[in-house]
Amino acid sequence: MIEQAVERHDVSDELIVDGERLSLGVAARLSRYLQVLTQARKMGRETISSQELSDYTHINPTQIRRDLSGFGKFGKRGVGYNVDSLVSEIRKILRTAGQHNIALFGAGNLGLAIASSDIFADHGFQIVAMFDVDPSVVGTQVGSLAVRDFGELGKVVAEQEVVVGVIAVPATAAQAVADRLVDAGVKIIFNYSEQLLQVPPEVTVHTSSPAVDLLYALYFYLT
Amino acid sequence: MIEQAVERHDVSDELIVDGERLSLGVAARLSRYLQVLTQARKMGRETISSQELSDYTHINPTQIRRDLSGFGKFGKRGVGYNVDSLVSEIRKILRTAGQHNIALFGAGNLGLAIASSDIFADHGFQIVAMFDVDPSVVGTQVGSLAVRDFGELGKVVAEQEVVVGVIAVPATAAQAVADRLVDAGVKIIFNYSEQLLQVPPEVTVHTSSPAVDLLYALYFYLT
DNA sequence: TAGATTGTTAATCGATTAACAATC
DNA sequence: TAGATTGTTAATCGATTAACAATC
Repeated sequence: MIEQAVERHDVSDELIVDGERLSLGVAARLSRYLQVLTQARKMGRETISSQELSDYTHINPTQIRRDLSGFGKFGKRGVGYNVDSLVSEIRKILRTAGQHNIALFGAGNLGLAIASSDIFADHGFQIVAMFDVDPSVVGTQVGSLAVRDFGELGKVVAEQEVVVGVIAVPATAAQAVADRLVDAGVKIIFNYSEQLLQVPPEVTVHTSSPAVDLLYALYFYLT
Repeated sequence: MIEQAVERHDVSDELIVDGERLSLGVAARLSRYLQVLTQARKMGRETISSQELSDYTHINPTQIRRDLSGFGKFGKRGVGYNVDSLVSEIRKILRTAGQHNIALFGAGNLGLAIASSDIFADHGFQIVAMFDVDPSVVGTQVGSLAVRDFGELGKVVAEQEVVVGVIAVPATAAQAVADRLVDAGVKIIFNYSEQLLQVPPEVTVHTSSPAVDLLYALYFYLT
């Protein structure tokens, strides 16, 4: 009780020093807090408690406080966290305060749904190009973007500094798009198709699988 | 080395006995394996190794073998796991071998994209009803389903034994749909809008947040 | 046999939780 | 002051990883 941890320097006490990479778990959780905070701000919320963050993220409130307190004392006891300032603190920690350009593949229902959503824009991702193979769709306007032909992929990626490729094409066409993205030097692929994509190890694929979450939710409902 | 664990019965050795609930983590991981296996089967794969499952799920191969070996010896050394039989084993473990009915709200781009996807059907979820508020859309045919008016929600949920409500409406309309689902007794809500939904504690909300994964991927790309 | 991959152990690391003093 | 909620500790639990014998 009296023993002071002045000299001690456990790794587990290090928390996150500048220049150190966050652990996978911490980065994932901070991203989720940011998502909720961004939406809470839209809804006009000024403060939020760790309990409320927990309700929305299903992450334990103690862990949320712990994650945040590793970087500073952002909260106010008895009140909670200021939404605005916590958004900017987390953005600083995740170093995603800037703008990043993404390209969207597929101008079908899913592609159009993504293009018209705020979800990427809210987090600093700007869709700078949209592609499709269908000649009857190429050239049409979607919001402020003209749908382009796949042939322009390499040029657009280079000119617009695209860092993420979002695949919203049918499963049968997804691997071909991924191959082209890899050739163009894109290192992050976001896959909304069901296709299992083959890519070199330096490229990260994130496959969005809503049915997985559903299976999981159902298990706890049934048992 | 010689010591045999005959009498020992650590909790950590219990693994999962019948009738016991899986831990959150195990259930989530098994669901992900199932997603990959289902797709691998579609692609005509007969066997798959823990290493390949790891490539697709980003889950450590040792942990995959560990998770599976808790329920039986499903693999063949030097070969891997039989895709077909592993799919049925995991379905048994997750008790999701049956069919479950879901209702879809919103017949916009996102709703249409979901309705035309195989992803839910592949895992035994059947979309039995589709709803929209727009009178010009109500009554139109989407695949084998007629778009219905929200007023029929309660009746349809009861008659068709709907266990999951999928929300694919604009953020501003999402809470109203959630309220109606709660009134109708639905306990699992799948939220594709950005809205933070308020529901009673016995209802589970899963919000799909693609931008979260993107932030997370970007962090490791930038650092 | 040779190569590959499982099943399993053991050691470590990180997540989870309860509890509570500090303090707004 | 009274109530609420953070920041932090300590204890436990589960995840991660390396390693390797077993065996297909």
